[in-house]
Amino acid sequence: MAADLDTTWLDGLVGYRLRRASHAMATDFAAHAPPGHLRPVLITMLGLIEANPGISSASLGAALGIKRANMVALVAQLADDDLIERSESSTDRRIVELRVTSSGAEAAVASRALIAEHEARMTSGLNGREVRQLLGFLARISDHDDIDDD
Amino acid sequence: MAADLDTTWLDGLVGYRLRRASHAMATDFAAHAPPGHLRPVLITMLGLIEANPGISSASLGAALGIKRANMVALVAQLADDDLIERSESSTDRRIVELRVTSSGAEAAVASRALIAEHEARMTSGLNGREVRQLLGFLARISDHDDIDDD
DNA sequence: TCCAATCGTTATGACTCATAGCAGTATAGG
DNA sequence: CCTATACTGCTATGAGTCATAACGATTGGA
Repeated sequence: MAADLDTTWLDGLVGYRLRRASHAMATDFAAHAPPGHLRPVLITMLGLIEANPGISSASLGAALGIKRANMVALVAQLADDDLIERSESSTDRRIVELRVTSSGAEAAVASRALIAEHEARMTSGLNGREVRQLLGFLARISDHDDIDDD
Repeated sequence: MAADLDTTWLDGLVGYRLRRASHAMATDFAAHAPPGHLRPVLITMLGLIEANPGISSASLGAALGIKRANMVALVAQLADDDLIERSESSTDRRIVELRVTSSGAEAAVASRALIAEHEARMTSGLNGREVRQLLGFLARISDHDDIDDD
């Protein structure tokens, strides 16, 4: 398998390691989630809508770092599965207010459980303090992302 | 901008924060690299080929976590730009040995400089010890990725 | 010699992301 | 009041990152 490769340079690159770790997380979730289950993006959207009822698609996208244009299809998927409902805002006719439905709330509970197991699995090599440190480091790196929608 | 959103759940998820940080890195590199410059994937490939002359496409993919099928186009891009050369192995006719060309070596130097500036920019919020800790944490998370090519 | 494994390859589809543009609505300033 | 600007949701499109399945050629072991 030619496992004796010189990867010294790569191993010290934060960008590279970040990419690999993120990919490992995505792979693990996909491997352990029931077939046809909500993808992580949709789960986070569902959770955010539940915590912020009546949120607009734009606000949701801003919070998640997703452009308005790309939110359309994502919101549509949740709505098509009757997990959320869209209603016109009474104060601003441009805005479509998003709210979780009852089945959406159920799905959110189940998804959160899946995510919790997944997180526990992937961070089994770290203790609580280290996980908190990691989250802090990642937040400090993400701060350098200037999200100018459009 | 409705910035007062409840994101408490998301902020504690390693997978989510990992995704955001990785995305921030990619965005920053793209924003600061000269137009038409090599993408990060191709840069890492170039660096690995340079450090391991004669490496096969399969070994390269295994080291980077990229499937054989997806390596073909990537290797072709480097070869089309005359940054690497492909030669048949004398001992195993299935293998194509990869080596950097002189212009490939030059591109590697320039790219490494770009990457270094990029890394410094993104990790400016962390000190050397914290960066080392971060790399360790990420490596421990990536360990849970079982790469079964095919 | 036969069979399983490996390598490079083609093809294909799902997902993520960015850009550009459009119509309807809101809002602030003149 | 009215106009310029900005914002919302939306369509369309292309690039890039993935995974899966299959094929022919080659290698190496049973």
